[in-house]
Formats: sequence, structure tokens, C-alpha cells
Amino acid sequence: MKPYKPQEIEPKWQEKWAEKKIYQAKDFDPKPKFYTLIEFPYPSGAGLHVGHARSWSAMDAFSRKKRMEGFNVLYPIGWDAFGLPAENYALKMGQHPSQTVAENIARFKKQCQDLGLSFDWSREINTTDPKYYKWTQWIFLQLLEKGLAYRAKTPVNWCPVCKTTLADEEVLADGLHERCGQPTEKRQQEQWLLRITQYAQRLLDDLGLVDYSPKIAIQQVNWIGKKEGINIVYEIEKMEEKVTVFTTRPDTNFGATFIVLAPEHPLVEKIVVEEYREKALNYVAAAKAKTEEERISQGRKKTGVFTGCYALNPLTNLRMPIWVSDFALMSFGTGAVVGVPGHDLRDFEFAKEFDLKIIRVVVGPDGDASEILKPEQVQEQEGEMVNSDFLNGLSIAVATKKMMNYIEQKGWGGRQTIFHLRDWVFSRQHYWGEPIPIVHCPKCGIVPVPKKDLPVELPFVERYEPSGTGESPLAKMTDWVNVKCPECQSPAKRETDTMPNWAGSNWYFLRYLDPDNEKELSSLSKMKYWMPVDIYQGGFEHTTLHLLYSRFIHKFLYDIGAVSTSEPYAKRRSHGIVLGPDNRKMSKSFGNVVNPDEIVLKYGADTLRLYEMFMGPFDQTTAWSEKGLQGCSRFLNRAWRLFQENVREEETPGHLLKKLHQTIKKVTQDLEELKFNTLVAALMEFINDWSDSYLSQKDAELFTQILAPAAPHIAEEIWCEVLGKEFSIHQTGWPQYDEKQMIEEMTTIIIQVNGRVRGEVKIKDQISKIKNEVENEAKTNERVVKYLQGKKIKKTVFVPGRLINFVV
RNA sequence: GCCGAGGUGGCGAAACUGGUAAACGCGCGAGAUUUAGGAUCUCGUGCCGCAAGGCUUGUGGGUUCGACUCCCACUCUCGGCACCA
Repeated sequence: MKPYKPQEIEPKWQEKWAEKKIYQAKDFDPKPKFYTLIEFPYPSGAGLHVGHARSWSAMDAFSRKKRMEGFNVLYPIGWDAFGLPAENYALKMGQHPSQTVAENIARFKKQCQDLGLSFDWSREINTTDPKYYKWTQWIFLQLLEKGLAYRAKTPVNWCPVCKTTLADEEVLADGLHERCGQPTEKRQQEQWLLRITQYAQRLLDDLGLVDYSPKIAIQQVNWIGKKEGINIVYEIEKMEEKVTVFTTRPDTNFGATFIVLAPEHPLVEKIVVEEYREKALNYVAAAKAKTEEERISQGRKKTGVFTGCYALNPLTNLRMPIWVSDFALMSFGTGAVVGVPGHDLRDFEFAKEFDLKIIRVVVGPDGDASEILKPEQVQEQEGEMVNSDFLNGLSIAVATKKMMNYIEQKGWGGRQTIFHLRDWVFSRQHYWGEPIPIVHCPKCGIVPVPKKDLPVELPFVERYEPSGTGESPLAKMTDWVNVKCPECQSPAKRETDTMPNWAGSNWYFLRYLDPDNEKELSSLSKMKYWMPVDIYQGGFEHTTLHLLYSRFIHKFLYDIGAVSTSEPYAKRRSHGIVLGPDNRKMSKSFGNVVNPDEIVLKYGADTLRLYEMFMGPFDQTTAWSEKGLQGCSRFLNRAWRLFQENVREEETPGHLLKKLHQTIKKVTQDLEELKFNTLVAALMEFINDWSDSYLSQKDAELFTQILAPAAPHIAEEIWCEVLGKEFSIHQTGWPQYDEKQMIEEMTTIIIQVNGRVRGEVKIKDQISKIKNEVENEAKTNERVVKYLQGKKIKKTVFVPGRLINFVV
């Protein structure tokens, strides 16, 4: 028998697959299309990660099955090569990013090919290719033209290590930069922003049109953070000015006792009375100077200053002191809060700190109607209104509606919907990104580069370290920066900020459809054929980053008629990450990184692919185990041997034929549902049965076919070299299972007494469905008899073909 | 605090619409083969017990003839969000 040598057979078939171009997708093919998308990688210096290998080989198996089922499958890949990590890596290597990126791409590509992934390489794209980013820039100009890109001086997140601004989505909950892990700061800086907020409602609503796994959809809903409330305008005593607050709980307004303004609120300056002025302005200055980190480190301890003015609560005629405190955020609502200390814990803490009046207007389910003195008494959620005139006795929900109507009728305010989602900070002060195609002219102002002059190519610079001054390194390139204004021809300067790394990934899946198009980002007819993406597989960490951004951009492109669908991805699933053998995140510093190259060299790509699918549920985080890998290697070796020794020129025995059809069914279903772990288990179960038996040539072919998606090389080798079939197995059809072959002639019926298993009986399948027959059989069962002796059977529960339960 | 996911053998995990809990793999034990190791093959392997039998899906309760699965309460772990009005 020939030994199984993956190191010999794998490269052989990889070459032949490439030569025969069997994985190329065909535009406009009459077969039904299927577009499988994986997140294209950033080609890091570390090379392919076993995490990449996991999701790509699983989706490869999925795509291979789709192809065999007769779909015209598009499974493409490209490179997301702009951005901070690429720049940082190049700096570390002392090379230009264009060089390191090219090297890294070459390595990644080789690694993908060594894994035998069925990507359509004819459609490979690279976001740093000027022919590609021409269209990234074109999209920016379209956004500008439609007023969705604008410049503003806003507080932005700043990473002092990477020396650049960041989007909110790039800053983690504890204020750390998601890429480098260092603390970020807030800075005021003139920035390009994109009005993603204008699409907030549609991004929310249209989640109903797509099939995203619930946790992805829910996280997007939370991030968009729609809140419906009301803006209430209060008169300020002895002043012209009025103060507007946003609240979702107007029902508690009979309990409102004070107002708090954010330190940045423009009203502070105007209304603060002389006596308190100095103290207040000092507080404002101090609050503005605080970093995020400092604010967080103070915890919930409330600080603040009084302005000396009072707003009037029209419901109660109560004079509500107006305070300034940094717990009110200028970036949320109107930057002003009405304090209801009895029914909001934060307001309570503030009132306690500064000895402000507390009124109870809700009695909770505990019935406590006493004066509110302790935080535990603050009833925020449920209860019945009290001390609230026309609201008394109503539930919170009813009272809220009633009060909203009342306020609107009285003309004190109007309903307002707000979102947590912020506009997207879209400029970075770095070299390695798409130049923003803008010219700043002293006469004409902001002038877009004419579309015929795109792309604005990134100039080659020797020194591209970030300056840290808030200016992009491109600013030093005077030759490049100084241009004539496209409008008036007078001397002007180019925009030197570049786009964030998310820019190129907003629309890359459209470019795969038409990678060489020089006239448009992708042709409408090709989009009409291929779009939407049928399944998009990626990391959960991109839910509120890339996934949300690209939906926004796609909707915009749809609105201007540049794409054919309103949503880019029909279905989205995420996968779990692969941890190191020590159960920690793989990282150089832990020394627990597993390199796929070494695994391929030692065990072969098929073993690696199989193990990555087998290691655990696809959407769940799992630790790497070399032992588990060996189990998969053994499986392939056993299968290899069985194909050589246990295939006969005879009909397959009945029990094994039945198992084969059951396995075909299981593999078919599991692949469709992305249950890769149980699909591999099913294949293993089958060969365990096969090892005591034999298959006919015809049935051995069927098994090879269902093995092919998961282990494509060994399947091809067996197909062509052992079974003597024609190249290629991956272009054959998908086996159909035959329900008739799966029928069992004998069924095991479980016998229970009082719900406890007391015995079992094997009987003919037809008989197992007849109650009387089974009951007689069961009552005389040797093991069961003693449990029934001397007892009276009160009830008999019979599940046809499954079990019988005597209740005594 | 809020939102989400999860807790099953020594380990990774299975279990359809409520119907034999632990499939498959790892590990472990015994044996075969081998000069030895490794590899391979065979058998065994949830826990307690010599056995009969009993116990077992984070904890406590409930519904049911029957619960990993459904309901209620609690608890722990992980992911996300958070002075968000």
C-alpha cells in the first residue's frame, strides 16, 4: 500500500487546480450565482494566522459544496493594505510600506495557496493600488458633493503613540486604542467627518431586510442607540435666555428640582452671574482640560458649580437652580439635563452632594412612599405616579405619553429622537493611506480634485514618520502639496490628511466583481448579477466598525445609483477566535503563536483544515491543541488505508450503505448550517464503521465526494489515482442521499417505568409503531418485569418508534 | 448598572420539535505488534459501588409520565456598552 504523503500530493493538485482554473467564477453564467465573502485580510508581517486559516478553510468547504451543487460560486480574496499597522510595521523594519506590503502580500498569497483554498485569484485586489483607490477617492468626492463629507473642529480621540486621530469606534471602552492598546486622549482638531448619522434610521430599519445573527444585529442596534424623548424648554428667571433639556422621562417632571449644564455648554458663559463667575469659569476650564482617563478615574463622585440662576419648572412653579457639572455631556442630547433626583441615581448623587431638593413622584412595587434619603430608594424603572397632579395613579409608560402630549400642547417643547451614533471622523494624520482628494485654495476654499484627475497618488516619501503636531507627514512634501487651484489656477495646497484604513474596505466586495474596470468602481450589470453577497463571514469585532461603515457607504452608493442593492450583505455570521494552547490570545509576547506553515509542513493542509473545523463550534472561541490535530491526521491516514484496502467489486453491505446515506445527509446539512465540527465528526463516524466492512467502488466514490469540501487534496488524489476517475472531483456533482436507503428494519424501543430507563427492546420497525405490540413486548421484558410486579399501571405513555413509559 | 453569549466527563465537545445525556476527537488503562521508542491495531473508559444498584448537564425551585432542552429565582465566566439624561 502506498503511504499517505500530503507533502507530495498537495502541491501537485494545487498546481493543477491553478492551471485548469477550476475555481474561477464566471460573470453572467446561467447557473445560479453564489457569492461567499470572507473579510479580506490586512497582510501583516506576522503572516497568516491560524484564525484566518480557520474561517477561510471552513468557508472554503462551504463554497466547494456550493460549487458541487451546481452554483456559480464567487469566493474571492484581496488585501486591505493601507493603515496604521502597515505603516508601523514598515517603520519598525526600516523599509518603505510599499515594499513591506508587497512582501507580506506575496507571503500571504503563498500561504493561502499552500492551504489549497479555492479563491478565484483572477479577481485579487489591493486597496493600495492606485487603480483601486482611485475609486475610494471617487466615493469621497461623491460624499462631498452630496454634503455628507464636511470639515469641522470637533473634539476627537487622539492616540499619542500612533500620533493620529481616531474614530469613536476605534476607541475601546476603557479609552484604549483598539490597534495599539495605548490610552487615547481627547483633542480639538479640524477634521473631515462623514455624516453617517444621516443614515442612522435606515441603518437601523434595514436590519430587518437582512439575515444577521441576532447578536450582531443587536449590537448594531445598541450602537446606533436610538432614543425617543422630548426637548423641554425652560424659562430662566430674570433673563432672555432659555435652557433646553432632552429627557426620555418627562413623566417625572413634577419631581424636577434642578438643571445641569455640560461645562462646554455655550449658555454657561452667558448666564452665570457675577458673584459665581470666576469659580464657574475655572470649573469649566478645568473640566475641558481633563482627559477621558482622568474623568473615568474619578468614578461617580459628583463635582459642579452653581451659576447663580434659576430655571422655572412650569408644572410646579419651582425655582430650579442651574448648575454646571461634567456628568452632563455636551455630545449627548442638548448638553443640558433636568435633574430628577428621586428617580435617577445620577441625579440623586448630585443632589446629595450639593444638598438639592429631592421629591418623590413614583412609588415602586415595594410600596415605599417615604422620603427618599438613600440611593436604594431611588426608583428608576417601574411604579405608579404620585405627587404629580394629573398623572397621579398612572403607570410610568402611560404617564410618559400623557406628559409628552401635555408639554407639546402647552408649547413647552417637542418630541425628539436622538442617536448614540456619531458622525464618523474620517481623517488621519498619517502617510500610509488614501490621500483625501481635496485642494485648499485661499480664494475658493475647499475645492475637490476634478474626477478626471483621480487618483491623487500617494507620493513616494523616504521619511514618513508621524509628526505628532497634528499634521500629516505629507505636509512636508512641498512639491506635492503646492498645486494650482483646479478652479481659479492660483497657488493652493493639497489636503495632507489621509483616509482611515476603513475607507478601502467600505466597498471592496464590489470591486471583486469587476477588478479592472477603469470607468466605474464596478459595472452595474455585474453588480446586478452578483449582488448582494450571499454570506459574509467575519470577526465579531467588526460589528460596529467595518460592518456598519460599509453598510452606510453602500446605502449612500445605492442612493446615487452607483450600486444595485440597498444592503450589501444578505447574511452575516461571525466566527470565534482561535486561542493559543495555553488558552490565551495568541501573541508573540506570550510565545504561544501557532504558525500554519509549520503545521502544513508536518501534517499537510488537509489535516490542518480538518482540525480547524473540528476544534469546536465555528462561532465559538476555542484553544489550539496539537493533540486534537493529530486526531485529524489519524483520521485521514485511516481513510487513505481504507480506500486502498476496503473497496471491493461487490455491493456495499446494507448496514454500511445505510450509514453512508445518513452521513451524506448529515454532511449536507451541517455544511449548509456552518456546523463544521459535527460534519467532521460524521465523516469520522463513517470510517469507524467502514473499517469493519467494505464499500463498493460506486459507494467509495460517493464518500470521496462528501469528503472533498473538507479535505480537497486527499479527495482529489483518491478520486483520480485510487478510484481512477477523471479530474476533477471538485467539478462533479454533490451526492444525493436516498431516504429509502436510510430506513432501519430494526428499531430500539426504550422501556421506562416512572420515567426512568429500565430496559430496551429491539423490534421490527413497523411493529415499533404499534402500541399494543410494543406494550406486550415491554411488559414481558426480563429487566422490566421486576419493576412492574405487584404495581398497578396507572398510565402508559407511548411514543411510536421511540419509547414506552409505564407510570405505576 | 445595562445589553448579549455561555456554564454538560480529566480535556475540546455532541444531543432533532421535551423522549436511552456524554456522539466524534483528545487523554487515560489493558493487550497485540516492535530490540526499544514512536507509529499502528484491538478492547475498555461519566462518577460511586465487588455487585445489585444508585448518582450526574453551574445552584435552588417549578411544569411534565419524562427536562441539558420549557418557566421562575440565584450564581459564576466571557464579550460589548456605560455619569447617554
